[in-house]
Amino acid sequence: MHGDCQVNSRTGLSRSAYVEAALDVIAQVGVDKLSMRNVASRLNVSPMAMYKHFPTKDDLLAASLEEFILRADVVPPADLPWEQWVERAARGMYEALCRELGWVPLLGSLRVGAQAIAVTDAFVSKLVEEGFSIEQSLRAYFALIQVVVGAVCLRSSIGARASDQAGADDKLPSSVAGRLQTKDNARYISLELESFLRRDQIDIGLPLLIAALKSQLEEART
Amino acid sequence: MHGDCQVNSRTGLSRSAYVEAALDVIAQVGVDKLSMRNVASRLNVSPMAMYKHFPTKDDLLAASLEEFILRADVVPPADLPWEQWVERAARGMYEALCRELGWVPLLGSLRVGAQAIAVTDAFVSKLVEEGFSIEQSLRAYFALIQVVVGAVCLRSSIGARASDQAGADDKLPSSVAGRLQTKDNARYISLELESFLRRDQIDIGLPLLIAALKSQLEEART
DNA sequence: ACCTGAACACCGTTCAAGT
DNA sequence: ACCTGAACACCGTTCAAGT
Repeated sequence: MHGDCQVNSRTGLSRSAYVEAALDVIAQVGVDKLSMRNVASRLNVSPMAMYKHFPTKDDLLAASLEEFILRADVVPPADLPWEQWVERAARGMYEALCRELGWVPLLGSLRVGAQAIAVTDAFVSKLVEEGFSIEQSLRAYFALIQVVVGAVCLRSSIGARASDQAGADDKLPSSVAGRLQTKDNARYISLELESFLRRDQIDIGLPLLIAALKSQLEEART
Repeated sequence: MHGDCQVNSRTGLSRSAYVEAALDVIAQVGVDKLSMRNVASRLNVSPMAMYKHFPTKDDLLAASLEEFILRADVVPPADLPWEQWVERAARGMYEALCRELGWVPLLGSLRVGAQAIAVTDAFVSKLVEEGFSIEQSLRAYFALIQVVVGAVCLRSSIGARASDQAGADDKLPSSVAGRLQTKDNARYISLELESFLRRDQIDIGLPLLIAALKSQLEEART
């Protein structure tokens, strides 16, 4: 991005070439299967050559996540009203992470970089322009990230459940239904829970968050 | 829990003994450093002995997470008003996970078990008793999980950042402040953001969620 | 200076062999 | 039946040796 295209004379590889290769590996086999060795072999270099650019596998991953965020392009156009702007931003993040679920486990352990900051920046600026206080805007941003990350986590665990057990997935609903009295309610709850598990997770938390923000803004204005 | 204490005649070990040992290892070195080999060596058994009880490392982890949830004891007393009940449940989950941050990466990839279902059950029952619809209660539960998981994720990534760079952590605020005009605002924003990063993450998303639930219930009642 | 190959200390898991 | 040891195919990372 900020032009670090210094090509090494012996290998012909820049730092960004490694990131590119890492993203290729991730796209093909997933973040979890990425290794120093398979990134290096894709570039026909010794694994150790990378350690000059990335002292640790985590550094390579952090750099790759940065590029991933940049390419996800989650910042909506500036002219949208804030409710839509926030919704689009959240869905953009959610969809990007769903495309590459392997990132989710790493979100808590990798350093935040310039691209993550740029998104924070855009979000806070937008809400401040719309009349929210800085404190409210930051709170909204963190809450949004929480909902997005949590939604992706849930989605990926539901995915794991679905692919594991084929026909045995009525275990979960029936248990919940059991404790909730009266026979006629029970089947209804089962169906309801099943539908919740199948639903796009971002549709669950995000509307609640936006509703809360709306009423917060109204309070501040009166 | 449901009494599977069949002690093996040769090793003297039950399934739950392995889970116990796994939890010990987790407490001492963290979930990420748990391996079949170190659990087995703690019990003076060959690593392969475990594969009879747990066909896969993930199965051992799933069983350990079950026990972890059971011991976290996140279900509050039934007589609390729902706002407090929900708040206590959320904080219980948040604190348990913060004590053992290593679980967070796994939450999305491990199968949900009986203990996780028991918590869902308790939550939905409580809200239904308080006048929410089943659909609302399930939505609230999923949203709560999202906030808790997201909050723990954020907390653990902030922790990583803080321990990495000692004095260089004004990079992040200054960048955000940069794009947000006027010199006198900038320093204020920096301070504000820093304080947000230091704050307990659950305090950020949870109040918004509870506010949204409150107004939802009021709407339904009028 | 920068890259390499060999090596170290680990993994999860398979499998034939033991009792 | 159930446990074992050796082995396979991987890891991240270190380090002395090459150019």
